[in-house]
Amino acid sequence: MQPKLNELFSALSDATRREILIMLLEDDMAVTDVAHPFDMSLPAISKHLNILSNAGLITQERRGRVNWCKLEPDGLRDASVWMLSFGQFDMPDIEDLERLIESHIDLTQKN
Amino acid sequence: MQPKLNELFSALSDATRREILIMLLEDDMAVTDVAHPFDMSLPAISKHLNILSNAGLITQERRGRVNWCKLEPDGLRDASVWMLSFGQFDMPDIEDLERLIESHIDLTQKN
DNA sequence: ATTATATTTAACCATATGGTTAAGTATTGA
DNA sequence: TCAATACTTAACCATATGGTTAAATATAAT
Repeated sequence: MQPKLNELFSALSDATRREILIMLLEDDMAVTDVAHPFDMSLPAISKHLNILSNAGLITQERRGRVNWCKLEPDGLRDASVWMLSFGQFDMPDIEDLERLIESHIDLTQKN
Repeated sequence: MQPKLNELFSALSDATRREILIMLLEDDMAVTDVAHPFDMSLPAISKHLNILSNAGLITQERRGRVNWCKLEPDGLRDASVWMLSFGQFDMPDIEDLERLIESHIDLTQKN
């Protein structure tokens, strides 16, 4: 069975959700802590996290009253594969990757 | 300046648009011919093509009364780079790519 | 037992999205 | 010149999306 590309790409099309993914690169986080840097209500973040979960990009594990969010490492694979199949196999320049990794500010752009 | 990731991922989140991109892998096409396989009005396809254009995934060049649509080869690069930056640099399995290339039916899934 | 914490659910709202049909605009062919 | 072709634009519609606040739920701490 194939992954849900609609949900995947749709989940990635929102800057808030991309920022959340970047935050989770560092470490697993509780919902409240995910919400903290954003100028947005907790329910709004909760919704975003559900969307990321449904897209297979994160998993949530409740321990006690805390719901721990963690990045699902393979979540992006299917989308990556789909996109690379267009590029006639030329992988993105390693320098592009390095530049992006170095400055995650660019990754979190708002539009 | 950075690419518009919102527009890019949003454009890719629709199955019709992904199908159009696959069609344009083969060859450049007129709008009417792009529309032909779809059970959808011409204006609807016209809108989809505008969305793909704005996302930088295709270009349109009008010659006479025909508007030729062509794939923009670098359009997917920025999104690819963004996504790969999450995978800790492990490129997708080459077998995944091959399997996908071989059967583009899977690429055109509806959800 | 009571209160505080962490989070979700419900109800709502404005705007965006993806489709429709009908009308408009060029360009080409007869 | 008139009609057909290849679109695009406009107006509209239903549903989806991304946000809000208020209430509900469950766990932990006092």
